[in-house]
Parts: sequence; structure tokens; C-alpha cells
Amino acid sequence: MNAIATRPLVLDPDGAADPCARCGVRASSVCDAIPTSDLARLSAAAVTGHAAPGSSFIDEGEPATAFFNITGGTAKLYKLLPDGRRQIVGFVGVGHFLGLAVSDTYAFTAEAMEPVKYCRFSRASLRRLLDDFPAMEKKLLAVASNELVAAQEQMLLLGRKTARERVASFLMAQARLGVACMAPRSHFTLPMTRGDIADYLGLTIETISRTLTKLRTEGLIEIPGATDIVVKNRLAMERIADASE
Amino acid sequence: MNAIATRPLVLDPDGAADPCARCGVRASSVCDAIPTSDLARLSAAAVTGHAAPGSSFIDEGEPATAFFNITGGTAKLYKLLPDGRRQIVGFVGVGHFLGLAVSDTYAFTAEAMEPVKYCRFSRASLRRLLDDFPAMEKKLLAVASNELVAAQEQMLLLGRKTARERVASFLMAQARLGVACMAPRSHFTLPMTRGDIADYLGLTIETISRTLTKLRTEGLIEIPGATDIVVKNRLAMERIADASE
DNA sequence: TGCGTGCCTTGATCTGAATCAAAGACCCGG
DNA sequence: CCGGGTCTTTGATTCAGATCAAGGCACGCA
Repeated sequence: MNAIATRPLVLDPDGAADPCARCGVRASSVCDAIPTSDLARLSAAAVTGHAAPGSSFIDEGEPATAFFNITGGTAKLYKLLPDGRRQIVGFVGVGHFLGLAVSDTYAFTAEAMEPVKYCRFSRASLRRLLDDFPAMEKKLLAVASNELVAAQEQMLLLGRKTARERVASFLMAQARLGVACMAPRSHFTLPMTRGDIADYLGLTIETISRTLTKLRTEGLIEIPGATDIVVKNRLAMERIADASE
Repeated sequence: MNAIATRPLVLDPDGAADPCARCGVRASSVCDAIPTSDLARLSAAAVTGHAAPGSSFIDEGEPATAFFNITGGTAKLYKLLPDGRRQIVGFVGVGHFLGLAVSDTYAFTAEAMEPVKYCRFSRASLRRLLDDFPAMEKKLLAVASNELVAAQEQMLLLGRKTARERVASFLMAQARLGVACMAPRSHFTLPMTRGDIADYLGLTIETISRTLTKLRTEGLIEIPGATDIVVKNRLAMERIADASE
């Protein structure tokens, strides 16, 4: 189960998945879960599509008719309140699955940040796929379980951490993206705006900016350009992030 | 998939599951997913146990060796920060699955609120179970997907809703518990303390108390006893809960 | 080259919820 | 029936982060 669980999976009948723009990892091909001999069936079930930056390809509240697998680009997932308040519930890249839930309507909007490519499956073809390939189902269960753990971690952040702790947590999570089993990177690029970070961390743009500035003046990070982060003191940052100081 | 997804499932070789104390629903027996003829195999894999109120049966950070299915009672799930700040990530009752994630350690602590009974499966026996009974796996996937949706809803609440909106959301969710497809109850009992509610909603005890009092003086609810809630104006409460006013 | 439009930063002020503090209310065991 | 917890409510005060406001910078485009 572990091998299945730890590598991204792309359901791309063309077999042309990009390495993930978020983390640089190249997703394992569909063949990990489905024998090559059955690829034709997968191709028949899938419809490929794409979305330009700023445009959404899943809309909160719309009838949930399909299941998506990201094969290129990055997107943000968010929920809106009627007055416009926004909560970003995740940033996703290559290999991510969307629209799995058993509900009538989509629970969030998915909007491309960098040009997104995806494979779309109807509910019916997804069900057939899962019936035919139990390994697929195992993979999805593992993915969903891990996302649940991440969601609970985010609840802790949103419910109980200070602005400083939230920003530090976010930066350290970004540093770890896509470097499983290796040391986190000390230099990386944020592919999202301050506004997106704010809506992900439950704060405002101004608080994000001020907090980053503070961390910079304390010598814990450097910010060569608005989207570039260099972590100067990882240990201190980690300690702030998990409130152990 | 829907029938499997919508009713609680209890993996109890003794077949003696209680109706859920949280919501009154009697869980479907294990037989929905596993043929009676194979019950012996399930019994062999499962170990039953129980936990008294206030005691935990899963501890955050401990090696994740087992998988749990609640067969009686209710529990709260929470994560702690080193300085004692606490975030409750969920309240669970009969039929709930715990410890599914593919990680080395448990992501949260599970503590009984009312005497809890459970079935425990080792990782290995869970894997065998899932291999043998694909319907089990389908069920777990459906459950995990729905929990993910709920977690995202909670992120919106924690990240963007006001105290008033959080409390109203919480009360309306409690009113809906276990009455799928029926009108929410207008009278119900809260099985948790103000402290638990506070840690679930990312607020303090005092704010919970004040907010409840405010809703009461406005005539939207009544509070006959600290744990009893009567909703007097459901429409207004719903509107506050989803910020559409 | 100049101008508009998004971002981002910084400063001043405000405010919703936290914190600090003190009484009730309730429950259980003896 | 009493005593000592725990839980809840209410009030006074504080404060972290939001809001309001003003520039600054980078980039695309005419």
C-alpha cells in the first residue's frame, strides 16, 4: 500500500504528464495501478481538458458530475461566503484528484493558477474504473486519508495558531513540498499572491505582509523578490511553526 | 455506492452495536459489506475494547498500529500544541472509522466522552480485510471523501466566519445530526461542554457563553439547561450560519 | 516614454474576541 | 444536608489582527 500511497498518480491516456510545477516531482504513470493492456479502457473513459490561469474548471455548488485528475499546472481550491469572504482549502498540482466526494454538488471551486491540464471522468466511468481496478481504489483511499490528516492539521492552524505561527507553518510546508525524504529546500518560490496566502491562512493581505517583513528583519528569512523566500534559520522557523519555543 | 455511503457501518463480530448516542441512528450491521459466511474471518481479525469517559484510546504522535471502528459511545478527536492549545477536529459516534491514514503515527488523540466500545484491527488484518472485501474499501473511500468535504467546510468556518456565525453553524449542524432527509430537530442536547465547543470552533469558553446568551436574548434560541438547546427561529439561525443576511 | 493596473508594503486606527476576574449554578460523594 | 469540585455566566480590560488609508514598485501596453 505504501508504494501506491506515496507517489503521485496521473490518469493520462496520452501518458504525457508534466512534472509537477508545485514540487517538481514527476508523477508515476497510470500504469502503476492499471496494466498497460487495459489502457484502452482508461482512454475511453477519460476526457482531457484544460483551464487558463484565472479561470475555474470546477465551481462550488454546481452539480458534481465528474471526477478530475490533474495532469499539468497548478490550481487553488476555495470556498466562498455570500459576502465574498474566501477560504482557500488547498493548492493542488499534478497528480491530484478532485471531485471524489459522494455529494450532489461540488464543495469548492477549482481555479487554475498556472495553465491546468486535466483528465475528466464521469461518475459512471469512475465507478466502472474502480470496480475493474481495485488498485485504483486503494490508491484513492490512501490519498483521501492523507488529505484528511492534512485538513486536520490545517484546522489546528486556523483554529489555534497565531499569525506568526501560521505564516511560519506555511513557509515550512512550502519548503518541504515535493522533497519527500530529503531536507527541505532553503530557497523556493511562492506561486501564489499575498491575497491567496491570506485566504489560505485565514488572515489578511496586510498581516501576511507585515509578518513576512518581521521574520525578515529578525533574520529568519530573506525575501529577494516578492515571490522568493530564502530560509536563513530553519530550526527557528520550525519551532515557530509548531509553537515549541 | 450510495447505499453503502449513506448508512453507518459497524464492524462488530458480536453484532451488538448500540444505536448512535450522538444521533440516534442504528448502524447497519457488518453484513452489508461482508457476507455472513465470512463473519468468522472478521471476528478473527478484530479485537474489541472500550474506553471510559475522559480516557483516550488513541494518542496523537503514538505509532499508528491499528485501525478502529466505533461500536458504542461517543468520542472527541483533538490535536494539541506544546503549550496546551487544543483544536478539536471532530466528534464521532457509532460507526465511525479512525486511524485510516497512511502515516507512522496517529494524527490526533481520541478521547471518550460517553463510554466507548470499539473494534480494533491491526494494519495487517485491515489490509487483508480490504483485499478480501472490495465493498469494505468502497465504503471507506466514500466515508473518507465525505469527511474531507466536512473538513473543508470546517476550514471555512475556522478561517473566515465570525464567532456568531460559528456558533450558529455549530448549532444547526447539531440539529441536523442523524436526521438525514428529515427536517432538523428544533430541540436537542449538546453532549459536550462549552470548553469542547470552544476548542472545536476556535474560540474561548467565554465567547461561546456570551454568543449563546446573545442568541437567546434575541429570541432565536432557548437554553432550558446548559446542555439543552431549543431553536426558536430556524430560518434566522440558518441565515446567520451561512452568512447570507 | 508615460500611464494604468495589479500587487505589495507600511502606517494609523479600530474592534471582535481574548484575557483577567469574580460570582453563581450544578453535581456528586460522604 | 453540606462541602468541594467542575462548569457556566457575566463584567472589565486588553490586544492581535482587521480595517482604513496612502504610497511604492513592476510590468504591460499605447
